[in-house]
Amino acid sequence: MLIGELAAKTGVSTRALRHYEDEGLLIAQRKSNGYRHYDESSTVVVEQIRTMISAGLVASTIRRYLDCARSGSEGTTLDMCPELKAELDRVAAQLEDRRAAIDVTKARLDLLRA
Amino acid sequence: MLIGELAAKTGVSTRALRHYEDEGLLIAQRKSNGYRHYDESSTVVVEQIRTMISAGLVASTIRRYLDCARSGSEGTTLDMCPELKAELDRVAAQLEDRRAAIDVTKARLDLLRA
DNA sequence: ACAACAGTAACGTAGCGTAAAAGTGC
DNA sequence: CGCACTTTTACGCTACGTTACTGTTG
Repeated sequence: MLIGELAAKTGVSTRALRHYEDEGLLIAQRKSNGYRHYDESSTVVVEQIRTMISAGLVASTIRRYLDCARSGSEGTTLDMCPELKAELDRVAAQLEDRRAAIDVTKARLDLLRA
Repeated sequence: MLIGELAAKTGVSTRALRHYEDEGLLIAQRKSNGYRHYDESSTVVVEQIRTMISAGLVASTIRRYLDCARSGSEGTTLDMCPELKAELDRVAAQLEDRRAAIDVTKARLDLLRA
């Protein structure tokens, strides 16, 4: 399918899909006219990417995760990529830091509002 | 005083001070050699800017309401005109949204990690 | 020819960090 | 002279949104 159809199926903008390709997350075949061509499995990959982005992972981390999944073919788990697991632990810690920072910010704002 | 001295006094980097000037938040006189020249009151203004930034306000908002800021013994407070109060309420709501988003993100990440 | 779709290129975003290259002052 | 400080200019970061302009298909 073409990029517009994949966008419609996944609910992700064409701009975002091209961005994922720029980042090496979602590879597409090219037709003779230069148009990107995706197969059905791309919808799954897009969903994985969206899930990981919504989990706070940055592109470079997602790329490694997808590489890990590809190399392990089927039934791959995080245990097969130990450094990736460590990365996720760091991201989790960062998220907690950011939440704490927001709480501090909110408290300061409330002081100004009082 | 020159920018380096103001930076040392306030603990804010020279890059940040120049950035505040670019944003129209902190205006400096210029000496004949082009160097920025600040007077003592600038230290107070910098503290007000830092307080508002740490409260989650963006530059455009600070620019509009910086002259509402007052600094006393208990820190910086704001003179509450109604539109400023409405603005701060919006910022507070945004902060709560962001914190909720982070909580969701954290939950998704924890699912990936499990 | 036209509408609908595809392509690439590139600026904008918030708040600075971080060089880079060059002038000023003691 | 050299060192410390100043200046302006501009890329980097994050994940796309948003033009802007052009080529392809039906």
